[in-house]
Amino acid sequence: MTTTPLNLPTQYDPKITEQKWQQHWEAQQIFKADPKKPGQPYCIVIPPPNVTGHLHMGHAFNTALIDTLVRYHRMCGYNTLCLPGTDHASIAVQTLIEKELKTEGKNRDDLGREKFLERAWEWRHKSGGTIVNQLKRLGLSADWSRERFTLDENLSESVKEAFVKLYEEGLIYRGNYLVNWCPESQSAVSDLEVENKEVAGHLWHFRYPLTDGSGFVEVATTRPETMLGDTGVAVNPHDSRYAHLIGKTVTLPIVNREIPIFADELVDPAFGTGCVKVTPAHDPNDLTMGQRHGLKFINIMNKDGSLNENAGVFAGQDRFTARKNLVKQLEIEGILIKTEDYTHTVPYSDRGKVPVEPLLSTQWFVKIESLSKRALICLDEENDPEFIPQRWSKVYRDWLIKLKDWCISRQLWWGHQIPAWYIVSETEGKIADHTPFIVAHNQEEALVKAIEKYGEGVKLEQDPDVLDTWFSSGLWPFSTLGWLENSEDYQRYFPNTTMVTGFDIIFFWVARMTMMSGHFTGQMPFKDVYIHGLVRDEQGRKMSKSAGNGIDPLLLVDKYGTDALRYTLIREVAGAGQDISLQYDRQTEESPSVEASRNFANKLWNAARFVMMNLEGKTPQQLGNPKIEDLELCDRWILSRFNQVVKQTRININKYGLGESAKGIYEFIWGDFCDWYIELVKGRLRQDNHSKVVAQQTLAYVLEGILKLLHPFMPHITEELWQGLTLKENEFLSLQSYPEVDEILKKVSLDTEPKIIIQDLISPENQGQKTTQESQETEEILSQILNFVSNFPQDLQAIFNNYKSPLIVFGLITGGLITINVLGNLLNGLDKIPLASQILTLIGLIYTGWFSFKYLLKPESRQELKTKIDNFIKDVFPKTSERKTEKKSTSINVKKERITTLINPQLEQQFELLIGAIRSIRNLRAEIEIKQGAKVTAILQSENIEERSILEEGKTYLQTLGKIENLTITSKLEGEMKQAIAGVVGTVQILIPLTGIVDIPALGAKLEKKLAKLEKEADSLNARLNNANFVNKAPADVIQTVKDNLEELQKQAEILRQRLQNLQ
RNA sequence: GGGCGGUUAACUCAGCGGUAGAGUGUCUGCCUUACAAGCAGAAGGUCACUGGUUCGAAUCCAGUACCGCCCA
Repeated sequence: MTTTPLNLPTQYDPKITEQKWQQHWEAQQIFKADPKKPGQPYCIVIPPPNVTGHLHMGHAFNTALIDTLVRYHRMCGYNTLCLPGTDHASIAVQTLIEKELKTEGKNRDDLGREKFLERAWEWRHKSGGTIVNQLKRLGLSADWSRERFTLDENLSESVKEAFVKLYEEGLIYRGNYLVNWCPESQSAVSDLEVENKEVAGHLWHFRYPLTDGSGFVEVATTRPETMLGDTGVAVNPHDSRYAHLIGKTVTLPIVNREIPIFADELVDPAFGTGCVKVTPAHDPNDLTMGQRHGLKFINIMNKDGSLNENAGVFAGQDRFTARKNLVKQLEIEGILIKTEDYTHTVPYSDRGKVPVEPLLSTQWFVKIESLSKRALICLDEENDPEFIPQRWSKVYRDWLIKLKDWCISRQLWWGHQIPAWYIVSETEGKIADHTPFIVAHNQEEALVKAIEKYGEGVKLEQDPDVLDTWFSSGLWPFSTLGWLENSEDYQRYFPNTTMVTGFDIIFFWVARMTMMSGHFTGQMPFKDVYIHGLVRDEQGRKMSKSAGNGIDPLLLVDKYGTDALRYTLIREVAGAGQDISLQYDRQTEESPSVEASRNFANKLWNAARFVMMNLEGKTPQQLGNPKIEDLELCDRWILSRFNQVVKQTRININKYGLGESAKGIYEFIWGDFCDWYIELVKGRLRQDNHSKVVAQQTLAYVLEGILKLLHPFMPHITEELWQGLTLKENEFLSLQSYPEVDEILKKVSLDTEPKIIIQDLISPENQGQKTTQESQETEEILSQILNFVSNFPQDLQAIFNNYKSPLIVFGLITGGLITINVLGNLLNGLDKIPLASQILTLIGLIYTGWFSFKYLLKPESRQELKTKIDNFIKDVFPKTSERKTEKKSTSINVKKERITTLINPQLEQQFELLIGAIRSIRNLRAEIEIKQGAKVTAILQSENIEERSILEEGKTYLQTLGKIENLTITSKLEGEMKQAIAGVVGTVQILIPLTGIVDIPALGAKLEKKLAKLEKEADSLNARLNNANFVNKAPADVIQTVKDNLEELQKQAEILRQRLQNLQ
């Protein structure tokens, strides 16, 4: 089932691979949660998509975030459950079925409730799996055995239980109120299903005559037809213009109803004329005024949006037709004063796509106050749940405060039918507003209760309405876990760890969940709420069905792979909660940003391919982890970098910084691992010695680590490669443990292997225990030392040429004695190496001369020497960086210490110099147009011993990656090299001799440009240092940095000036 | 009208007190034995504007402009 390295193609094909692993994962049920297993629980219940839905970019984004978190925590050892499911979407399904019926020339009443529901279930079984299957294509590592649907039996039981309980507690009531009425679906809809749209409408001004004939008042309205239901006219009590009218009445035109003029604070004197018509049955504000002032409530509308008998001659007309006709009539009668263009917001039904009518009707409501109060207390006192980012907490809080009672009944059939039974025998067999009812879990229970109260022979009829889908969604975090039966899952996985959702539904959904959960479980349903933004289109517009600007995620999946899409979405997200935009070309259906991720996947593929081709068929397990003491410079470097990335990735994900982690891993893989480490190690792979094995071990270890690190972000390709790399049977990368910092070290100490103490290598006690392994190690060190030493005669020569005074020579000799001591101590242990003592003597002498000359003669330099020695030791034995050097520069007190971490910032910094030098060499080559493959001669000159020692150590790296045949590292240039091009890195001068014909003036111009830039920078630094305020007030380390930078800049500038001069 | 977010390279975005970064795109070389979905190199920025705080501001504060979202 895996691809072996031999047949790995050069291009990664996500199509087959992704499908393959999705099938394996699901078939083997590897994401099935087990509450009995150990581990801290980690549970995410996905926001259930609408069962009629199709995958859109919002789902893809949400799922990518969820799955990354879930996979990460699973790999970190949490007992993880990701529970998937869908909601039943009352209105959507109902609309869908009704549309089908319409094509058959039928409607739902023709069919009857029972048949209708049968048909809906049929649809559900046939097509309801679409969205879930699409989620699977995103690689969601959910426990599909626990998939839930809000109409499942146990969830329905939960809904009933919740309803009955709330009712019994007095938190659910039935009443006649204004609701958002959708004439299209002929149901009440929740606030969520209402979208306010700005429309260009009109403001009509009417003249209502005063009944006493003393004049008229002018009112303005955007909905003229409602005047038929007017039962009052209101003014602001402080509005002096109308004070004299209060208490009078007007005669409503057309209907000739006498209605009062009254004062109410709610009236905005600035709106229209400051005099408003009041229609209590058709406007929420008017309703409250109507209640306050005891006005009549006159409903003028039928449920289908046509006007009713109260509209007189307009009865039967559709509300918009009636509007036109009414305005015409008013115009004729001289009532209409004027019509203004007026832009205002109109509530539209999300489902029906028509303006919502505020309609007075009898509905079921949930009393919000006590529920929201509980959630509010949790938030204020415990910051529970915690919002990420925090600012959404305020939005959530505001919402809790101003929530109104929640209308939960819907005049639909598909959904949870309200568990209330009317005693229709009390009201002539019909359900009326005043019909008594019983709330119960089922009909039997209702009947028993009814008989108790109303005697035998009662006739019951269940409320035909269903509950708002959000009522069941509000229970989702716990009903899905088996709250009702207090199941093992519920006990183990509740509360959920995190709710991942878009900000657009905080108010509606998150608040409903916290209120319901607080009430029924006594706890908030999740610890954290991670809020993400929207995915915008290529022009930064919100994607919407109506605008038709959606980008199909599955199209991108087909084109670039799921991993690429997921990675793109996650990588874009930085600072949670921000919207992200997706680059996309509608003509070609291509997305540059997803393509970039696809390319990244391909890069990883090829890096893995390279590694596997060079492991000689061995797995990382067979190769074993590299031994710390075997590591070469670049091995130590890549391991330091790797561990750094592991550390940073964990830190970032733990604080929901998914985008940052994704980018960090990308940079490590493409930059450090591919561009540098693999290139540096290629030579060793062609040899046949222990160095090769160490390279293989390191490559294998880091590659496996990379695959684990990246797995939560790009699950498929990493699984595929991991299987091919490790060749494990019946194991999955998805279930491996996530990389930990320094796990190599930890593993060693856990095993009974000898503890790795770097000083063992050089401590005298270690003599005589040589193994083959050890002699290979020491051989390696030896060769490094030899390399290092080989350049020193030049330095010495320079010293002796320049300083011939006897005093200095004396100094050299005394200093030499001291330093021999130092180095002798340090390298004592190396005498297990054949010939070592002679070499050491040589090193000792050379170093002695140089060190004593440069440092010991000046007292102020002794401190510097201490640092230099430190660095020197690190250069030769970088893993000893923890070693303390004592104050006395004459002796290094070597303590036995375990290496505590592979993360070595000094080493990384030193490596920067090598990388910088290589870049500079490549740069120079490009400038003088040296052919790609051609080797050059190069001279690296630096007066700085530290820099030179770093360059020495990385000499082979410089030669390989800079394609240098003849590399000299020196402290001083011997004679002038006129015909050369130069670059600078740190204070290292890099010279490449000019060959052939070169455009000298052009080179000169380039140098001038560089120089000018350097000088400008130096000037600015100088200015800062010359500013007394800066020197006095800035912290010492900042000043020091500026000084150091200036010094370096000046040196660089000096070098360039010299070169410029030489060119002429 | 109230609240929140944003404005940094041609594009998409990082950076949030120490003097500017990535990916994509562009330009120039390369089919270099893992990768042309690639490699190497280069060009490209008054960090929206105006003030203030500070030795020092893309970064903090205030205001302005524009864009977007939520609520009235």
